[in-house]
Amino acid sequence: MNRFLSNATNRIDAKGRVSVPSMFRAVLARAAVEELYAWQDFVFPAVSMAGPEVLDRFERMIGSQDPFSAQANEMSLLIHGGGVFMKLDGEGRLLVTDFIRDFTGITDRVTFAGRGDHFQLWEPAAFEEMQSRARKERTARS
Amino acid sequence: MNRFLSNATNRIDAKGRVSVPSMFRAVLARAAVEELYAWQDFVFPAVSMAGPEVLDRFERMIGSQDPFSAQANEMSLLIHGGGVFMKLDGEGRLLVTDFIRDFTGITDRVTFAGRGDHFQLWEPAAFEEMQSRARKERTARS
DNA sequence: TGGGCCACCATGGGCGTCAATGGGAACTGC
DNA sequence: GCAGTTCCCATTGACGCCCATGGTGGCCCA
Repeated sequence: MNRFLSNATNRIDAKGRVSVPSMFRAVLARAAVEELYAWQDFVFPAVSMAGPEVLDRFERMIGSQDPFSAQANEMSLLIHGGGVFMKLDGEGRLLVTDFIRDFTGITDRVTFAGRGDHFQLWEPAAFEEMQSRARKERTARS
Repeated sequence: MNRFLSNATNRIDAKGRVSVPSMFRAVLARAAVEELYAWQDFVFPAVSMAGPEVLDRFERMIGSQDPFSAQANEMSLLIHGGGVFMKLDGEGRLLVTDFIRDFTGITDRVTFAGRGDHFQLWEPAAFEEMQSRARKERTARS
């Protein structure tokens, strides 16, 4: 499979590391991604990750806008100022930094959620709640 | 036959596996489906399964919206974050994971229900009740 | 038409492999 | 030197793959 799908919750160890689900690692390996670009989601309290090509996409989007517009300015602030590069260790784990903890509320467990072309890190309870809320709204609309 | 029809109830074994009815497996084999896309039904407490082309359909639905809108983000949360790929073992069984149990209430038996282009997994009693209720409502209208 | 044989399906369980997790030790920058 | 990291290696529990068995329904043949 070539996209990020489903969700899984893993534990953070004493050193602050957490295993990225093997399914997601397989997708990354297939795309030959070495370094992950991470940014804060624009809507939810979650940190997103993907290969560096999404950063290119974001930059092209900014480039297509008026460089002096407030919107382009804001987006650059989010994309560049709110983004970092991360690497996995030999076992496919990543360090849960304060960048991640502060924005998501994650403490000792992480829920990984696939999002198609990227995946996200959530505080488990927040993920549960957001998902059931989204489902409720969707049924209410139909 | 090329669509999912009728229903059957099978037992979950000690390892948490359950046989997919051979009738359904035949439909899958005819469509050359190797991997199943599973998602939580938007109305009933049931998990639906079908070939990956259903996911494509869902993604096209999202793709037609503004990719940065909250609504597209929410929908992706459901179909990507709330969807799973599952594989059958050599005997045509699938693992009944917590993803399925929590949402359906399934414990030791599963009712498989054909739904045309996909099929669903139900807790047997819940399926009985839903079906008889649907039947009652229908006769009340006619 | 009845009986028996056979094939297939649902189910059970063994075993090897791999992912998730834990922890030691070297390494590096402050 | 110390704290935060990175690179290994160990453990264990879950899952995938394989083979076995029993029961049932269908089919063939007498």
